[in-house]
Amino acid sequence: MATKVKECSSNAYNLQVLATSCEVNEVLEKIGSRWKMQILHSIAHGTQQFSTLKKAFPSLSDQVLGKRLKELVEYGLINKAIVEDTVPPQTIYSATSKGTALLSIIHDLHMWGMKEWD
Amino acid sequence: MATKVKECSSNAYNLQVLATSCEVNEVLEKIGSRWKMQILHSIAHGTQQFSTLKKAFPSLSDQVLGKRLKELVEYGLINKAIVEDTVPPQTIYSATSKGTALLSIIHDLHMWGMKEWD
DNA sequence: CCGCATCCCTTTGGATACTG
DNA sequence: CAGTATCCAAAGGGATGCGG
Repeated sequence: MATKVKECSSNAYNLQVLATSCEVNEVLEKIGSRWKMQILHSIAHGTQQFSTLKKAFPSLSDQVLGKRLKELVEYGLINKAIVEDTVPPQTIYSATSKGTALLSIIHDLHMWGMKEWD
Repeated sequence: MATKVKECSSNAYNLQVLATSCEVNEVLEKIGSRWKMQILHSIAHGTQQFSTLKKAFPSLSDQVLGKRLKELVEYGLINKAIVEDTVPPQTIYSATSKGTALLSIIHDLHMWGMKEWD
């Protein structure tokens, strides 16, 4: 959004370098929240219900899960669909193409991390 | 380190998926701290002194900068060299190959973010 | 020039409990 | 089953000021 103020410096320095390094923060802050990428990953791999996600991450609390799901939907990384013709109605989450594209980069990051740190 | 306890779930679920999604967090938490990637990026592009980094990011305080630099050194992403034969002695930071490799992934992430969000 | 110590404030994540 | 409301503890980041 053009309205968002980016409070990075500029001052007669290498603008190109700074502009680039500035925006990285925004991306990292958006995807870096705890559990977010794991949740996205799990959804993309078939864990698509609230309850199953809870089981998958026992140390993750309900409201954090709810919060993350909401953010992921807002960012357009996952879709939320409600299946009405079951009792009770089910909510199904699925990764969007945007989410899948992000995951492939996150996967590279993960591979790098494992190679360097494990 | 093998001593680090990974408190992710497992329980008869898809172990492969969970193991993968678990470790992503560690990587993200290591590199996701505010300013860290920007600092790494700036160092890799020639801003290699404490004072010039400060000028590059006016809204970044000294002790956060110091902390980040320390972490980056600990992770082996940058090197710290002290030039003794100048007065006063200079401290020069430079990116390691490990740091450069990480930056290329971060760059992809940045490109993705700009494409999707800006 | 290169940082660290201290204090403080904001943000984030989690526990408990309750609804449609 | 799928969440939300409220409260709380912990961590992270920043301001100020000082030392090597």
